[in-house]
Amino acid sequence: MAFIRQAPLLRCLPLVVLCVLTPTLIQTIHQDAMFTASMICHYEAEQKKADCSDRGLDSIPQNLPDDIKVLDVTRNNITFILSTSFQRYPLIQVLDLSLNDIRMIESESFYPLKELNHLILSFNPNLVLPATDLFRGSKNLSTLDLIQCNLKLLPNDTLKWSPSVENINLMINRLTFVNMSLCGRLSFVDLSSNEIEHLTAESFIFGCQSDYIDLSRNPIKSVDPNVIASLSARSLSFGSYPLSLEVLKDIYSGICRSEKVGLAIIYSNFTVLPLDFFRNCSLTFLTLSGNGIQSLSPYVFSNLTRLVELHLSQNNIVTVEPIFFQGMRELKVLNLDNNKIKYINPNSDVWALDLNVLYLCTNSLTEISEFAFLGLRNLTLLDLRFNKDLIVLNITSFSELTEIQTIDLNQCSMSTFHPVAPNLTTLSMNNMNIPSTYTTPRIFLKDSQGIKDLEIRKSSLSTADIWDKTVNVSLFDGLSKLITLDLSDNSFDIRFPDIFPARIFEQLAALQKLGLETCHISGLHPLAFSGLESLRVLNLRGNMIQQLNFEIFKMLDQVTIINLDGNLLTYLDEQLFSNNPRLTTLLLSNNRFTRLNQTTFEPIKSSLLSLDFSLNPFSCNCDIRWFRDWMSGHIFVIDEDKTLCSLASLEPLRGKPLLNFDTSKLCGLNVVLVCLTPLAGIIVVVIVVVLYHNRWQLKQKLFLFKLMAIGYKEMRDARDYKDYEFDLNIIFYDDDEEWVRQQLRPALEERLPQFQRNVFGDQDLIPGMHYLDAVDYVVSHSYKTLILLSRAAVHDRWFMLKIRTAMDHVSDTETEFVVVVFLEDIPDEEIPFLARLYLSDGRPYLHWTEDVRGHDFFWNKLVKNLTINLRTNDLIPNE
DNA sequence: CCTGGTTGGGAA
Repeated sequence: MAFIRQAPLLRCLPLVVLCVLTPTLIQTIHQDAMFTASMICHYEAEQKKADCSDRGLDSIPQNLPDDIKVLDVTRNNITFILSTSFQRYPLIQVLDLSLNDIRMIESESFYPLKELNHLILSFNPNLVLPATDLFRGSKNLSTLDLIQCNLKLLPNDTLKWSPSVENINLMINRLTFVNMSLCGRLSFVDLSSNEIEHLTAESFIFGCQSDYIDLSRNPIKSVDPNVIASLSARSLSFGSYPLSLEVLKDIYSGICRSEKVGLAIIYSNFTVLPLDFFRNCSLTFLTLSGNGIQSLSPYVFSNLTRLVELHLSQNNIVTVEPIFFQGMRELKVLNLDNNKIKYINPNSDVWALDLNVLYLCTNSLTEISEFAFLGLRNLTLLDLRFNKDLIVLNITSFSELTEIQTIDLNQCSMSTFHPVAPNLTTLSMNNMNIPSTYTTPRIFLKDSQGIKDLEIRKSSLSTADIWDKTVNVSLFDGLSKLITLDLSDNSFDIRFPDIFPARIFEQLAALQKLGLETCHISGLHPLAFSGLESLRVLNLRGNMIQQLNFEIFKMLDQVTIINLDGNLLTYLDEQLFSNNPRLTTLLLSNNRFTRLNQTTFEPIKSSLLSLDFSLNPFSCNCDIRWFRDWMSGHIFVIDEDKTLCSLASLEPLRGKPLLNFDTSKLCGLNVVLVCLTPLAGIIVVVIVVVLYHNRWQLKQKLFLFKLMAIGYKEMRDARDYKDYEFDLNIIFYDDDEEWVRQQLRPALEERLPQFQRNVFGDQDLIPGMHYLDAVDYVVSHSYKTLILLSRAAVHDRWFMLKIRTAMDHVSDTETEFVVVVFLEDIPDEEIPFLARLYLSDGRPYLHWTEDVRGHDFFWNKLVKNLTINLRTNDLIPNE
């Protein structure tokens, strides 16, 4: 009964509440799902990237932010991609689906992804691509990775809709044939490690414009030269599989029927190059690496007249003669790395080549004669690294290597080297295996003075090799263009520890970087670095330096980095860095410092950015509190966790990081500081009180001082006498009327004839007006008011009332229109308050004198006072 | 394409 009586609205209430709540509820659930998804997938908001890799997912998560650009779902258990999978994420650009087991992709799956640029489907071992239109919506597809998917078939129209794909990687699949006729541009196609046996019109259809096709690691058994010729690719690569000579000939034949520029046949057991193999061809790049070629024949490459680069690395060539390359007019780069070359140009023939770069590294050369490179006048780079038995390289003026810029002799065994190479800029002789029996200098650079970069690391150099003490000549003399010099890992002064030569680098005015790392240096002459006026970086790491002379770095005013890690230093002189204003990095880790001198670092405190003092046995006590405070400032402390306090430190600090040193806590309060602080406080208070007490006087003095220094500007009233009803209003006591008549009137008539509308005393006041009103009226309507004071006048109350009226008006108008004239001396005690006030405010007044000689002066001054009206300036003190 | 030196590798 109760229900029946309820109002209809009330009865529907639960329903209404449900209706209101449901969307909210759904939203909440949705948000929870989002939250869960973002827990599962790591979302990087900045890149709009969702990382869902390795999350055990079996489908594409649908609860990610819908504006993601990158979606990574690698290493999951996804087996299918549906047309709805990516509908929520139309902005995806990069999609990584690798390492799943995708077996089925609905052909419309990627349609929503209009922005798709990079798709990775690699390592889905059972992948089957839909037969048509998979990338119909993917106009921007640039990279498609399909590595190791056991693909047997790539649908022909896979790339039909993507006009400019950069890369398609199909390596490690099971393709036996290729049918890619429907595509536009395609820069790089990797078909390596497939099962393609026949490059014939039936099984290899490829119509894409491409730069490079890699067909290596395919068991190619037959090749139709016409198929090769018709490929629209600039460069082809074959190999990593033994190919028959027949196949190789057909490949080459096809290449030469087209305009292809590059061919690589690598690791194909192409051991013998038949003399007639390289028939006339427009090829530009040829690589025949790793084929076990043992020898070359005269003229074998002669038909390759347009070849620019020839790579013959990783073969077994023993002898190199110019005649092999006869006629290669365009050849610029010849790579003979990793062969067994023992002889180069043994007959001293002339190379008829215009070679720029010659790689000969990792061979078996022992001696190279001065005529070995005869004719290679434009050779700029000669790489001879890893010829471990190379002991003789003669580059003389007969060698004609006039353009040589870079010579690399790392890991050789040169016992002597004296290049005559005026354009040599880079010389590397690292890790040279030099016999230790030599005691005289074996390297001479005086005929290669253009060197900019010289490296002789770890080459058993001794002091004698770089400094001839009999004639005081350095190996580096004359190298005025040298910018970097690396002499690290040599043993300069094991036998002569105290005499690292003084002027060894003196002529290296351009040197910016000097490496002397681990050179067994135990002492440096104070002038060791003299002349290094451009040096930026000095590396002395890992030596045995115990002391540094206070002038050692004095010449290095450009130096920014000094590395002294791993030496035996205990002390740094106060003057050490006094001339290194650009020093930013100072590395002194692993030395023997127990304490440091604050003064030492004053000159570089403002320039220094980072500092390494780790692995030093610091005695952390109150002496180095400044250092600890400095370290905790703006400077970057390298390895601060290894900057520790030694056992000789204050008890709680032993073995702890120096930065844990709480100086204020452990060093207590300084006695002097304790005494001085309250004293200073008291002094401050006293000064403040005194200053406050005398603030007005001080202000006044300050103001006067200011006036004295800069003066002040007078402000005139803009109005002149014509703007007023009266020109002059003269207020005087009746007794003084005679003076007015006899002195004032005639003087005014004479000196101020323009003042005609004057009010002389009470008799000229406006008739009929109340007396005081009349006084006020005249005062406020006169250009000037003249008040004549006398002893009698100041005692008259009416007179003083008139003065007051005038004064008030001065205040009101802030105009200096009142002039007071003392007609006689008035004793101080008789001067009324108002008059005193007037005078103390610095208002204009004059003093009448009976002396006739003073009259002229008086009238002149009066006239001047009566003809200008200044604004009152109460700031200006009385004179 | 890329590098490196034992020799094709690359992506699992």
